Amino acid sequence: MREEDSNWFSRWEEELPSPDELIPLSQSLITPDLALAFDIRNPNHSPLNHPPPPSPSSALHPPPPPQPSFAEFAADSGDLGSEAAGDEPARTLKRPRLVWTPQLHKRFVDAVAHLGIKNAVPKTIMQLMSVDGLTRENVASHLQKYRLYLKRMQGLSGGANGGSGGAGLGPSSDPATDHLFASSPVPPHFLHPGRANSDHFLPFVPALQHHQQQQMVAAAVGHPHLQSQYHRPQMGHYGSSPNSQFEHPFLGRQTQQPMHRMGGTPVHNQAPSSYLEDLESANGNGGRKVLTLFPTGDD
DNA sequence: ATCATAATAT
DNA sequence: GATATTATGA
Repeated sequence: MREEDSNWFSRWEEELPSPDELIPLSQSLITPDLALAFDIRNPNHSPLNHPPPPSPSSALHPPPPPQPSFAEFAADSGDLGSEAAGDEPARTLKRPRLVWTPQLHKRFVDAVAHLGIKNAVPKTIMQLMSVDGLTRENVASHLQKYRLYLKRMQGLSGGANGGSGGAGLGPSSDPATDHLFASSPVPPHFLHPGRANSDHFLPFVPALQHHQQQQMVAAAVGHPHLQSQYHRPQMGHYGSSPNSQFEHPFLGRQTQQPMHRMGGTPVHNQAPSSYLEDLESANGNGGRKVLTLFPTGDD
């Protein structure tokens, strides 16, 4: 894991805004750990996505000056520094908006699928997902939108076509209608009301925690644009395409993406057919993983 | 639990 | 300024 540490670290450095952007102001006021622990954040910016904290390793690996951790944090937290003690952040903690990453959504869909539509209610879904920090409200909200999406799909696939010039394409996703949902395959029985929906399959068994996922989900809360950094390497090019159109099972692949030759290092993209999958199947263990929204100090 | 609407982020 | 996504209230 040392390698990973150094890896992200180097990248972390690269992503730094710029020396000019750094405002030393807050650093003296609040330590990163503290800020993280207390979930101190600005409405617009969220520090929750803290990258792997290098603190422990510093002893072993004399790292280059690690200070910029809150470059972004400090960048706009002017009010924090200047306000002083008008309020107690710790008391009035509001969670950052939950960002539903494809992985998270995948898990969501998975849970719903296994539960069956009948039992697929926010509470149960939340429980099965076993995502620490995830609230019932979060799931409920998402579920609402997801149902809307399913309904839309049923309408398009099952019955009268709107008559739009669209060819016989499967139930596609409008760009504006759903970005996230297109990324995860919808279990068939969802679209087939009246068909036997089985409460079969395994009940998820909440179990061990994996650091990687913790990081992932943690990153999912807060900065979406930063979030992309975490996704890209994991799922390759599927994650965020400017086109917003992920892969379509029904449509043949249009063309290979024109790749830029990077300085004499031709990249062999030889896994174009793999769906994004990170959760569930990759589990050698029979148990279930627990995602967590917040970095547990002891992981 | 679900739906509608407001708030917020992009 | 518009759109998309999530949170909150009914």
